[in-house]
Amino acid sequence: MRETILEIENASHILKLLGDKTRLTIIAILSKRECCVCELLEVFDMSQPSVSQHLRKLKDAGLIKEERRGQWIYYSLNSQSESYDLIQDILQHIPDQTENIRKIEEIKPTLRCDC
Amino acid sequence: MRETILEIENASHILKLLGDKTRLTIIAILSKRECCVCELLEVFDMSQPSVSQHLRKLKDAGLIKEERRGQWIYYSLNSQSESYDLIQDILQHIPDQTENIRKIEEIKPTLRCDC
DNA sequence: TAATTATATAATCATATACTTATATAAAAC
DNA sequence: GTTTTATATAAGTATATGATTATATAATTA
Repeated sequence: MRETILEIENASHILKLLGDKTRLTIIAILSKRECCVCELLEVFDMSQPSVSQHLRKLKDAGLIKEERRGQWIYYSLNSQSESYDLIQDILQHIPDQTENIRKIEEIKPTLRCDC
Repeated sequence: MRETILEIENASHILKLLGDKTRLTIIAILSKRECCVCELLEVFDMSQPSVSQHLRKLKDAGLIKEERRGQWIYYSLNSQSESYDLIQDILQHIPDQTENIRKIEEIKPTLRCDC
């Protein structure tokens, strides 16, 4: 597959969302691993509401989905999105996120529980 | 090839530039055909300075190049850009621009010379 | 049920963005 | 050399964006 054609307005909207360093990194991380907000907070030097607002924009566009599990809300890439193919193609061109994922897994904020 | 990895800041900057309907359309058109400003003006419902300013941003980022030929300055995609592969991958997901190119070629502003 | 934890939302604000009109520059035509 | 044509640049402006702090909500724990 990997060939879904999007309307130009739709495509530019997706690209604008990915045109922010924080959101692009979030998408890259979520493409490898579902995360809750407090896990993503380990990666970014910004407030919790900022991260939540970025996630909201990505969710509003259908790029990610959320699933509550207890007190945590886990975010993951929405593979059903019509933009999924475009995103996969873009992700091929950015650095892998193993270092950021290491940060998350090293600290395990969902066990520590004081984010 | 088609696998150039860009720094995350660099990639997000390129995506932000393409995250505008006008600029994304310009890039799609230029990927098929070099154009001068007065040709692109046939496609967009906006002022000449607006189109020029979009072209300037794309040029500043190295995505396009310009070549003066007489009174016209022709813009084209810069295949030497390190973002070229990313752009090609993105262009696969947006509609082809034959209708817009038809508009340009039908009116031939460089012959009419009153843009 | 009260306190804690995780997350979302609201309000605010400074900066960025995308347009406009006015003007400058540079080549072509007269 | 003056006028026209093509394009760029400058200045101004309204709106969008991305952050912050403060507060609300919802689940968990004590």
